Parts: sequence; C-alpha cells; structure tokens
Amino acid sequence: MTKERGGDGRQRKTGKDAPVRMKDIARDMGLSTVTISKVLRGHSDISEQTSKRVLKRMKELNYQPNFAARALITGRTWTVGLVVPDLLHPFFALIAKAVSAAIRGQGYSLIITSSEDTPELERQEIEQLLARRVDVMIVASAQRSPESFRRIEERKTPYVLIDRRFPGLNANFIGVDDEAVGMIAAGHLIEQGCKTIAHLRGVQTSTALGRLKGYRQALAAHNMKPLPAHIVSAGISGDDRGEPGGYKGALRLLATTPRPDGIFCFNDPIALGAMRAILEAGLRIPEDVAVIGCGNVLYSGFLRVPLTSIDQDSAAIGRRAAELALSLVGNKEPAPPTVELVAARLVARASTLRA
Amino acid sequence: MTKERGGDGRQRKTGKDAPVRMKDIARDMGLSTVTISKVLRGHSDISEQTSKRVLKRMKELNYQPNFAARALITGRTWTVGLVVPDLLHPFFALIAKAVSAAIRGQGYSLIITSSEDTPELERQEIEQLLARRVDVMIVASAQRSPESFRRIEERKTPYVLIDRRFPGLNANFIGVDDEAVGMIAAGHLIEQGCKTIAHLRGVQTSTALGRLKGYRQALAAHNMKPLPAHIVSAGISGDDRGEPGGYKGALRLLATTPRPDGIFCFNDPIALGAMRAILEAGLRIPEDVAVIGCGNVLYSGFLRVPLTSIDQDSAAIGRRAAELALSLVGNKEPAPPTVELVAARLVARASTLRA
DNA sequence: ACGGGCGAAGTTACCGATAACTGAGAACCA
DNA sequence: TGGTTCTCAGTTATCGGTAACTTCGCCCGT
Repeated sequence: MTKERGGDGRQRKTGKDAPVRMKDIARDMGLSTVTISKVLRGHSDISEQTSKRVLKRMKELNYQPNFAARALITGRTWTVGLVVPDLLHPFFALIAKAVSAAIRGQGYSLIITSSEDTPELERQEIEQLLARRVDVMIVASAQRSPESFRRIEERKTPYVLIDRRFPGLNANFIGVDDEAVGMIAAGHLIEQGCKTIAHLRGVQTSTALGRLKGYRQALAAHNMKPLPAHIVSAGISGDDRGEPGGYKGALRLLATTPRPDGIFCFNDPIALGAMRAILEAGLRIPEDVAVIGCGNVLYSGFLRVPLTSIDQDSAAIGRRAAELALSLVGNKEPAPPTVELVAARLVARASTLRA
Repeated sequence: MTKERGGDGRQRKTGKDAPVRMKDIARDMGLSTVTISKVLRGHSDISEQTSKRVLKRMKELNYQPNFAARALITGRTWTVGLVVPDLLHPFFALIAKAVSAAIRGQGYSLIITSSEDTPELERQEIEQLLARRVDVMIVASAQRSPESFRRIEERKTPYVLIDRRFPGLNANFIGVDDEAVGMIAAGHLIEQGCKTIAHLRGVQTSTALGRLKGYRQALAAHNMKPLPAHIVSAGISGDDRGEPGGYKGALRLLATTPRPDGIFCFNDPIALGAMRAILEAGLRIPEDVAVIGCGNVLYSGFLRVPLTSIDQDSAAIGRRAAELALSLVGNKEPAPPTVELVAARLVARASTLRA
C-alpha cells in the first residue's frame, strides 16, 4: 500500500538526472530541507560551518533552484518584460540590448515581445506578461490611449515607459526631450541657411508631437512660420511608416510651392525614404534640399549621402530604464513616478552641411 | 485557533484584486477546483453545460492561470529561450523578430539573451535558461566547441541550432548552405569579370569555414587559385569584427600585389568597412574593386555604393527554427535531428555590377 | 535551582495548479 | 434484477520551495 512516488524513492544514481532538489541535498547531508533553503538565502539562523558545507555540496551537485516553485510562494518571478514596437528597428534593438546587459547578472531574465506597432497586439502582449506575473515591465508603447496601463496598474505590476509617453498618465518614464530634439534639428537647418523648412512628422505619439512642437518653436524664434503644406505625416495608420512613408511624404513636399530647402524627418528610416525621393527628383542634397533625421542608428555615415541625425543615446535610455525598473521591484507602495530625460545631441554629416 | 490565512478568507470585493484563482471560481460556482482545472484543459470528463458556464465565468472574472503553479506540477514552462550573439546585428534582430512572431499566439513566451559574441557569457546565459527550465532553446552559438550543448542534452532540454553549427554535434539545425553562399558570391564576381578575387573571411565558425570553402570551389571551377595573402580574417578573436574589422582587413588586401579586383566579404558590416577603405584609397567601386557582402540586411540599397549581397532569408530561418523548436517540446524520446537549409540568393547591386 | 534568552535546526502549512484515483447515479444489458 | 459501463465530478497527494512557528540544548543571572 505504500505509495512510492517521486518524492522519496527517486533514483539518483541511474544517470536519469532529474535536476537536483533541495530535498536531495538535505537527505544527502542529514539535514532538513528548510535548512538548505535558509543557507541559500543567507539566513542568519545557520551556523557558518553548516552553511559552508551545504554551499559546497550544492556546487558539487550543481544545484539550481526551481524558479517555478520559488515564484509560486514568493510571488516574484525574477523576470522582466520588455515590449517594443519593432525589434528590427535599430533604435529599439539597441534599447533591448542595453536592457539585457543591465539586468544580466542580477538574476533576472528578459522576456522580449514585439507589438509590430499595433495597439491591439501590444495589448495582448501586455496581458501575456501580466499572466506570467513578470516583476516589472518596460514598454515602448504603440497605444493611442493609456488604457492598457490602467490594467497594469490594477495588477500592481510596476512599469516604466520608454520613448513614448501619454498625457495624463503619471508614470515612470525614460526618454529624450522631444521638444529639444525638434528645436535642435530645426535650429541646425536654420543655421545652415535653410529658408523654407518642412517637417516629415510621425504619427500621433508623444514623440511626434513633441518634435513637431520643438520644430515650430525653433522656427518661431527666427520669425519663420511653416506652411501647413510643409508639415506632412509619413504614414497615417501604422501601415506606411519608415522608408516608404518617407519617400511618399517627401514627394508631396517637393510638389509644394515654395519648395522646401530643408526637411526635418521624424526618424532616420523616414529620412532615408525622403533622400531617395529627393535624389530621384534630380535634386542635390544638401545644396537643394538639406535633410536631417533622428535616432542616429543607421549606418548613417555610409549612406549615399551621409545623414545628419539627432542622437538619442538609446543605449542610455535602455540602461536607465532597466535600472529604474529593477529598483521598483518589490516595493510595497508604488513609488512616486520618476521621469528622466537623456540628452539629445546633433551629429552633423553631409546631408545638411552646406559649407 | 483557526488559522485564517489567504487560502479561504481572502477578500475579493475590496478592490485589492489579487489575481483570480481557480479556487475563487470554484467556490463562486459551487464546484471543486479540479473541475475548473479540467474545463480549462478541455478534459472530456466535464459536461458541455458545466463547461460553458465555467468558461463564461472565467471570462467575466478575467481569470489567468498561474504559470508558476502549472509549471511546477507539469514541468512545462511554456517558455522558449533564444540566444543570439548580438541583438543589434540586423541579421539576428530579424531572426528574433521572426521567432517571436512564430510562437506568438501559441501560448509561449520568448526569453531572449545576447551572448555579445562571447563564449563564456553564452555558457552562462544557457545555464540561466536551463535553470529556468525553458521548454526548448534556439541558439546561434558563439562557442568554439560543442561542450555547452552536451550540458543541454544532459538536461534533456531540446534545442535548435541556427546559423552556426558544430562538426561532430548531431543536432537540430536551421541555416543556410554556406558553401553555396560562397560559391554564389565568388561565382558572381567571376561573372562580372573579376580576375583576382579576395575573401575577407570571418572567424572560426562553421559559417565562415563553409563560405571559405565555397569561395575556393567557385574559383577552382574556373581554374583560379587564391593567393594566401588574399584570404584575410576580419578580426581575430571576436574583438574586431564588423565594420572596423572589414576596414582593416581591406587595407591589408589593398596592399598586396597583385591587388584584388573583387572582394567577397563574410557579411555586410564587414563589406561596409571594406568599402570605406577602398573609397578612401581613391579607388572606384566596382570598376577597380567589386565588393559583395552577405546577409542583405542593411539598408544596402541606400549606401554610398549600393551593396551587392547574398540574401539568407533570415526571417525564414527564424520562422522554421521556431516551428521546429515547438515541435520538439514534450517529446519523450529525443527525435532524430532535423537539418534544414534555406535557400540563399544573390541580390545584385551597384557594388559589383560592372555593366 | 530555575526562568529567560539565545543560537541552530526542525515542523507544519501553504503557494496554485494538476495527476491519478475514487465515487455516485443513470443508462444499458442479458 | 443484479451487474457492467458510462458520465461527470470530487478527494487526495503531490510539484519544490518558503514563511512563520516551534523545539532543543546550553549558557546566564539571581
């Protein structure tokens, strides 16, 4: 009648090697499981001698704690979730890399998901991460509204927004000062002697709006005012961003009168498309039209015309976001939100230097 | 004396909302926990009527199973581990994106780690993934020897190698036929009239060796034989790959006599560096030196000289690897290894077209 | 001598699910 | 009518850890 299931009767010498458990070590050393557990967690209850012996035996047996069991009782999964719009975009790839590096060695693992710039998909991915009970989330959101984040807050999972933020959502945020970005970019074009400066803007995100605002401010400071036709969106609904969007947008800009002699592009892929349109139209960069991008993440120096860009230091964004995220784990009370803007800086190249 | 811990006395109406558990639903409906569990798993034990009611209530309460608890008893974590040498390299970024897309909606999550092209770091990352009991691993390895993989096999965790493989390791593999890549690339240069074809090779990996072999074969087929000085490694020990390695390597090649009039580069970043060196030396591409890369992952069409490259269809590699990986989960006996090579194809651009 | 305090380890209950078995009726069958 | 099958659900024992107590000596002070 004796039930002989795994629990005790497990064979440990047959080479079947199911992973070693605390129970195995405990029996092996004539101690209780709890003692082993305490040693592992550096509990003060244990004599130094016992502790050393146990640690030694753990090494020998190559013991690895079972994350699932631990998570079940402690509620912590030692997992960080990262949601980005597109892993292929170097800006986000670099952030992912930086986050990964920052949590490495802290015992955390990183679940990375891509929303493909689709709000609905992003919502689902966030639900998945919540279901997995990640300890904290880092999100570069493609949402239009902050609703999903209310959900995260309900679940009391801390999170950090990066790159894009939401008006009215008082959340942790790491990113650049997009207004400054817009001002630097437009200001640079003005310095280079551009008289008619257009903006190939992004879709309705805080980054796009901020850069637009900065662009307007820079122009206003020099008594310039953009024509409505000189502010064109590179893609309407997420279907047409990046290079193709830049190409089409630039075509529209080139058809206006007066034709712009400088274009500030929301990001580098868009700038790439814009440059293609400009060159195909038989115009010269930067003599006829100067182009500046944003992100500085492409092999910008190797392009047909090396592209001037605003560097956002995405590695720093990723690193700081990870550090902030880890600091939030395990807090009883939600800490007051931290907002941190990293510095943006101009990297001037041939596409704007009219020397 | 009655212990009143979480178990039963949990308050569910206070807005404290700890996640809903099976137990909550069970009590709510006057059923047992097990019944709920069976419904969730589509057990045939349950009447359609009960099943529907339970499912409905689950939806209403937004029930989400606790992965940790499930993993603890079933041994499955519904987690896939992906190890790549560098997330920033578009080739691997695209693979990550494809893997992510392929497992999306299958209930799996993806833990992505980067080895930074360091064998020791990769070993550690693999250990982490094993400790987390991922269901299956996909690895683009930076190892020199297949030792770490023996470890994975000991643990009976299935895995799929991508891109790089190991002689003597009979494992699942998805990648390109590197010999074919080398032959196509060198063959193309020959067709374009190059007489002296050099190779900027990669470090000691199966990919580098395969491409080198294909390169030699293509030359041999045309009675050409490369000078030893015309085969240069773009980086010795993982410290100097990519663009800088290509630059330095090309400088060495340009100093040889006879000077090569065609260079087959191990990958696109290396080709970029090589082109920089060539242009800086006052030579023309492709008239003086034709350059071909491999990967076709950069914005190759937008470069100063648009780069001819061998497309490896990395999206397909990622997708197939993910499909294969998922098919391995839960198999009792390790299935005989699957090896699958995706087709490589030439994308000719200005850097080789001598019209 | 005796209660108190302390160091070091053990007991017990539980985290939230699932595997494996048990049980109560209803339907079926000879 | 008694036995056999089905149906549909419930009981019980884990999974591998951890939190919160409890226990057992032993040294101390009064």
